[in-house]
Amino acid sequence: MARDPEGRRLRILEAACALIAETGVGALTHRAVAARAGVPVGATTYYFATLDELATSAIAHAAELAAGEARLWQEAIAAAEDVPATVAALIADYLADHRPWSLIEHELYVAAAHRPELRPMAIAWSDGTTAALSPRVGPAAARAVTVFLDGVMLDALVRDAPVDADFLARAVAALMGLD
Amino acid sequence: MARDPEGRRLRILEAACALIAETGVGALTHRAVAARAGVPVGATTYYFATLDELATSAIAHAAELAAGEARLWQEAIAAAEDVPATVAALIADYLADHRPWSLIEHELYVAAAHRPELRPMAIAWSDGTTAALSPRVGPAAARAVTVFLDGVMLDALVRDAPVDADFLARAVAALMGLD
DNA sequence: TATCATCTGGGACGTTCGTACTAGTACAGA
DNA sequence: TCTGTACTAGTACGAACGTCCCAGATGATA
Repeated sequence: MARDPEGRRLRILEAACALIAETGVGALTHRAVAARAGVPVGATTYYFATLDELATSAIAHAAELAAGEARLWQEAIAAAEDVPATVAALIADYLADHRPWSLIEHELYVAAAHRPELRPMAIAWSDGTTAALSPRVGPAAARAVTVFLDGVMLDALVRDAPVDADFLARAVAALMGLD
Repeated sequence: MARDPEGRRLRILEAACALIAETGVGALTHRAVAARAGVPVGATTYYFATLDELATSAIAHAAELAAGEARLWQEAIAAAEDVPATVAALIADYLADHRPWSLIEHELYVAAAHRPELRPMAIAWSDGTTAALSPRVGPAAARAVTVFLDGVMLDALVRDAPVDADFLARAVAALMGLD
């Protein structure tokens, strides 16, 4: 096989992310990841010494991508005329285009509840959203909106339904008055 | 051993609930539940044919207890003078006294995202909160507050910190204006 | 008291898992 | 060109798992 260590590592991470989104972090196995990435089992243990490290690295990989997205949000919100409507649109798009990220985010949240070593990563993910909002809506409101949006995403995952953008915009607008 | 089939079944369910809260539904095993409940492995498979059935039954058991709690909430909110403050107090108490329920609730939400057969239970759990709120705040606001509170609980689990009751009351008050 | 379905306690089987290991291959630097 | 490190591919092994099974104990019913 053609040599491409970095690419291989990345393929393994992406396979792991896809599996976490599909079946949950608890169902992750070396073999499933290897099969998904199209590499032998030995490859996943070569690049990630333990299953735990593989899972954590995969979540960190997703968190990095999401952090990039959060920076785009910050720009969009900073430039927005109608902040609530913009936020609502961003969330709707996020859930439509990046459902796996959202799934991994909540897998991370729940896993962090009983695995303290994951908490910094979970808190950082959450804080990314707050940071995107803060410049326009004040710190307390930004926190409230962040928490609300996490609830919205969780609700959307459970109900597997698109969010109501108007409802969302009105709720965000209401929370923005907090500061 | 003294005969008490119903008690035994309940002990197994409670052990399973405790384990789900502690380590997540993905880490549940017949053997761990049996050890926790103080019964042989055969007992858990006797009362619950498959591990899946055991996990689902345990979540359903927790959901039932939570539904009872939701009815108490409804009464408390119906009788409240200051609804936002009451809701904030209820949530704070809930997180302090019933952290396991809250953990199981979110385990359920995330599991429901990739296991459609769990969705009715997850939706019912969420709707319980909405129903407790609806009589006092309109339907849209009740939904918004429910979603917000789920976000708050998730955030509290991740940060392992008590919620700020004042912040919470103000956010709830803001969302109550939605209808 | 005799009977029988229900429940108990524990062990057995086959599968899947994490991880370690080995032999071979490719490529960068001497 | 030679050499050693980094990587590949596949196998092996012990542990833990879900589930099945059965011999014995129990208690309601006849």
